[in-house]
Amino acid sequence: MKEGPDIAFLGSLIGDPARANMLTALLSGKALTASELAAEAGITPQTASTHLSKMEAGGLLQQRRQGRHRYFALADDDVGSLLETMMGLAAKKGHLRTRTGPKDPALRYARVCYNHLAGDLGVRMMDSLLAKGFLTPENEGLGLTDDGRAFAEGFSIDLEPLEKSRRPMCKSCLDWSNRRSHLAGSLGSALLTRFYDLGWARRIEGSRIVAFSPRGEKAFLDAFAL
Amino acid sequence: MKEGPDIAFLGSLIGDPARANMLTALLSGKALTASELAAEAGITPQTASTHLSKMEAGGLLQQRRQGRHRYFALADDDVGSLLETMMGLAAKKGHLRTRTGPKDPALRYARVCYNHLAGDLGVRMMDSLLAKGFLTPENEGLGLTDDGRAFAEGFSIDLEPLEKSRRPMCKSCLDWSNRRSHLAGSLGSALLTRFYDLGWARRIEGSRIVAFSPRGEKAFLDAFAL
DNA sequence: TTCATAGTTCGATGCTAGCCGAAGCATATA
DNA sequence: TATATGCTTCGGCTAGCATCGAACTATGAA
Repeated sequence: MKEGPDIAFLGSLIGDPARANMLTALLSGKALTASELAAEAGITPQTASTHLSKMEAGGLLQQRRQGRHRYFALADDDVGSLLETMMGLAAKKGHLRTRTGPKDPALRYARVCYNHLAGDLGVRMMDSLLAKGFLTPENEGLGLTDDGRAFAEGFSIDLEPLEKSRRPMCKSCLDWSNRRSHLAGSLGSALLTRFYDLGWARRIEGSRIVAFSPRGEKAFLDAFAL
Repeated sequence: MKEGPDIAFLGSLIGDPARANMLTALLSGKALTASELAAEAGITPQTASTHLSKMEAGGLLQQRRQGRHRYFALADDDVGSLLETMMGLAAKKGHLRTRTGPKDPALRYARVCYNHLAGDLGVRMMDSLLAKGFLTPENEGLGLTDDGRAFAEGFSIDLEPLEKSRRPMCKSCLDWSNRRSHLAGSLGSALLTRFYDLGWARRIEGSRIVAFSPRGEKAFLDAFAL
């Protein structure tokens, strides 16, 4: 009758404020130690430890031991994408933890979503790739067209390893600030890395903001015109 | 302390087993009454009531009063897609066990809803009346057009007493097997009575089934063509 | 009118789970 | 070795909340 309330378990896992804070912190894509996450959530290490083992057992996190540290990260892209979806719905319904802060506009403009680009620029990139026919909607997902392959390789992205991986190359991820989709998957991740390498953008320490340089921003807007 | 949407609140809302059961039931797309949802979750109506008001306040549900029933449905598509995302992430072995509408095909086809016609034929009648311009959506309700008045009177329905009554003449009523609207109100009631009088249909004792005779069914389908 | 049904509100109860202090491991450095 | 740090386990405390019985409201049926 009441066989394993799956989503209830998942919901309760995310439903605790301390755990939600940790997950949000991990959404930046960086792996963090247990102590850092405890500080992030504002709780003692003991409490954080139980939370972390619960989330790991629940499949939300993966952990890597390194010396006497334990680094935690989101288990996979799907977890990150679920968190973004929830943020989108929460924002839409007006459930905000605090009023919008000064960092808010920068966050809305460009930020990391786990390991790919989100925000206004992320959505623009997705729109541009679709408009130019580089990406195309496929059954239940996104596909890369031949033109798209050429474009990616022109960006010095080696597609071969991406295709051999079991990880989906193109996925759409709902943007919580724009209510539109942006590009996730290994290609989305590779593109963001490329932006860093090109010097177009860099991460702001301690936040999810991706800061584009003036030249980088111009290059980006040219590359992903609408 | 932290900026951004409150996913913990959303998570805790979904994180309770009883609430998750109700939400999963509603994921079928059909609107269900509070009692049905209580049975679905295996809890008493009192408990269900508090859960439902919480979920409504949290923006997950919308409710529609229908006589002494309250039909609950997911607030919008975003809620549904979030639930599906969560089900996808959770081990997907849990099968949906929604106790949906009537299993009896005859009940789905034509039955009484209090005093008016529901089921496939009820929905068809509503669709036809709207398509022909006999009924028109008004603010928060339904209105009878001049053409509609003529049609009703051609059906030997005396509109005068209906208009003098405080009871609304035209109301839309959510069909529990079709999840579409059919016609309620005093006009809906009068029409069903007229079908009985014409010998088109009769009630099956001890059930809510409305049995149309072969001739009656043909006449009905002609009268309410699409 | 009176009765029946759908649903809500109130109050009390009991269980769960988050929380922290203290102690125990584990891994580093000296 | 000794000592410090990162993290976990244990025990007990407490707050929150899901739950239900009982009473109440609202609507429909007879």
